[in-house]
Amino acid sequence: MLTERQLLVLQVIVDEFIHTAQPVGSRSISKKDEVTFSSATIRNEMADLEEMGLIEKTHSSSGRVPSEKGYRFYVDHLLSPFRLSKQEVRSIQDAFRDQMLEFERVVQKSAGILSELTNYTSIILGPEVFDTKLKQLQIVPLTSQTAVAILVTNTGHVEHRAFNIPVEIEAVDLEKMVNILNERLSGVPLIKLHENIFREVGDLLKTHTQNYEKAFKYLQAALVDEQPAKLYVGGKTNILIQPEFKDLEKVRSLYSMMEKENEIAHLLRSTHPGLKVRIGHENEVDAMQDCSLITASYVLGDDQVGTIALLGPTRMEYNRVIQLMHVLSGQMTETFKSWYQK
Amino acid sequence: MLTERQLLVLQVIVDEFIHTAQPVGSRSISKKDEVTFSSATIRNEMADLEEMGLIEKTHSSSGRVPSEKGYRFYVDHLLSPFRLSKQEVRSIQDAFRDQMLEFERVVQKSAGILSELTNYTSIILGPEVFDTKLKQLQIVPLTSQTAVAILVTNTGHVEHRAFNIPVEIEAVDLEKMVNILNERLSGVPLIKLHENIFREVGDLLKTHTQNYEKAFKYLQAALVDEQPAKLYVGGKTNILIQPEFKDLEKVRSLYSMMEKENEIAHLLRSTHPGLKVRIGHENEVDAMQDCSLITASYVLGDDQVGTIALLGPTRMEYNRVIQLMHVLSGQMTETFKSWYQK
DNA sequence: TTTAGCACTCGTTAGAAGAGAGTGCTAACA
DNA sequence: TGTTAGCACTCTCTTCTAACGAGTGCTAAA
Repeated sequence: MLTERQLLVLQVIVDEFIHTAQPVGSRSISKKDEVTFSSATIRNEMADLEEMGLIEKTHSSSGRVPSEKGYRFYVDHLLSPFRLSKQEVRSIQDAFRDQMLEFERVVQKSAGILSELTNYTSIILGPEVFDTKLKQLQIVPLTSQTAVAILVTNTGHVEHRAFNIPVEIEAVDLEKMVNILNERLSGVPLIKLHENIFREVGDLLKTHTQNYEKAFKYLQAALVDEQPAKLYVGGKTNILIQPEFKDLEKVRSLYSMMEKENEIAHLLRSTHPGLKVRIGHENEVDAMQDCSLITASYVLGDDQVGTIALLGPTRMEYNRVIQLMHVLSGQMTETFKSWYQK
Repeated sequence: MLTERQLLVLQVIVDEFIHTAQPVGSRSISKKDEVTFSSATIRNEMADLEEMGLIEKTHSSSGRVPSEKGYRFYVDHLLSPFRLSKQEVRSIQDAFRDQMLEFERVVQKSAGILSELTNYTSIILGPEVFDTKLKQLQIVPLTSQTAVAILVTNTGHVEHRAFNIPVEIEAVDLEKMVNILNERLSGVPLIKLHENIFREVGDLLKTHTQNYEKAFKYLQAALVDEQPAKLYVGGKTNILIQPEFKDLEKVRSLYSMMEKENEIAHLLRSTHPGLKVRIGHENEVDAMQDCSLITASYVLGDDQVGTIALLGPTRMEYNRVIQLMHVLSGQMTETFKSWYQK
């Protein structure tokens, strides 16, 4: 168990290092107002803290730097009740002031704000697909051979896909098919579309349309494709500001990891609702082992949950950032709620 | 006018520098098989070339490096009839082999291939909007208060936008309106939608719907919004490989410029059809003054033109890259043509 | 006209010296 | 017994110097 004094020393070290990115020496700690004891005492305490694995040296005669364990402790026990400046809260609220009624817009803007306010990189992930339900299906013929299938969800999300119409299929049949599908499948969760589409409407369709098999196969392929998760990223270049990313190789590996949208989506999905902080090696991904990832969830509609995330160096302003994410995710949830409350 | 020998020397310098990124000395030139004269002779020629502004030194006793003017000359006059390896052509063709029938997919994949084959960053811009014509308009109600407006173009492009339905507007009216709009506006180029939507249908709508003014205002705002140009970017991290981007500040300014999609779109738009090379300061944008940008056009449908671009250091493999872009833009045009030929 | 030779330039690298920041330990102090 | 002043020691970082080498420009000879 840590003594009061050790807690204080650890707190000062982390706070200091977060702002300066430089190892913190005993003398600079003793100069702090809230510290009343001498640098020698602090050195003793630091030796203990180091033994416990909460801080480390960069070399034998350097100041101390928080270890990952140290950050973890800090996040778990030392977050002071931090108050966001009115300005910060305002700038979030202002952004939501003007009526935005498109999911994409809200999210895009949120990502922008978050990265701007923090100088880290923000990533927002849309709600999980299996909660979304089919609202309407639509086929728009383009030429005699091609058409666009459009799928609208109850969340206002629109998915579309162009496809080829095989010669042996009549446009009329397609139309019939769509009508039937609409009638039967409206309200079905997207993720169940794949099974339902067969079970429920197979027979019905067969009796009504010619060349059912083939037409259906096409339609299905066009619609029930795995939809790549949509990510909204803000402030990608902010990473480059951080001194820990002077090393181009690190930047490179981080950026190429961010290009793999699926992986990231998966990473963010796995979060339970609420706020979670992953520090350094707590992230499974190699490229992120010098980073911390903070995730929070927002609610869309009834019980669809999406994720907002913030990626920065382990030396992150946890205090402020966590508050910000609370406010933002709350604001997003609020906004979305107003869409559905009737 | 340059002598044969000067041409040869310049060519060797550029070729060499493109591969090594190191200043080229007279001795290393004289070692080349195709060079039959001594290093002293070369030094004389180099002095002349430098006087003409085609090459420069990095410091008083260094080897030579092509100047921008030198690259320009090289691109204009010294591109040897380069042959792509069969492998390269194959990998492009292979990618187009499987039937892709969605514009986005083809483009996305093309961008991927191009960046992979070149190790530079590829940017593809969709066709200009004003050539695209409205195919169908659709309104899908979500709740009593919200709906999604969907717009399909003749190219299979789908644009959508959620909007709020003011209480004083009836769903029936909206539907009527959409029907009328569809009837009258199908086939109208998108860019004219804004004017036509007023002129042609204003009167008609007034007589048929209640609360026309307001409903219409909403619909219009929902649809005729300036649509942000869609960019498809591949190999963003490739820039980081290039030795000229060891400087983080450069990387940063380049990346933040790439985040301004509108600017880039504008940049690429302004290209006349055909292939164009912009070297260093020939690019107006500040962040790109150490880069070369090669643009080529592809054709979609009747006469819609889109742009594919490649961004790399001025020290670019012009020869190979230009060939690649020819093949790729051709292949894209080919593919799109097959969609519309009936 | 071409080329061999040579002095000269300048960037790069390695090593040495010194400064500075910070530590651990010891001994004195309250 | 906990705290602190003092001091030797460690390690990094910066600066300076010297040596090296790649490459040039110029001169003179072939």
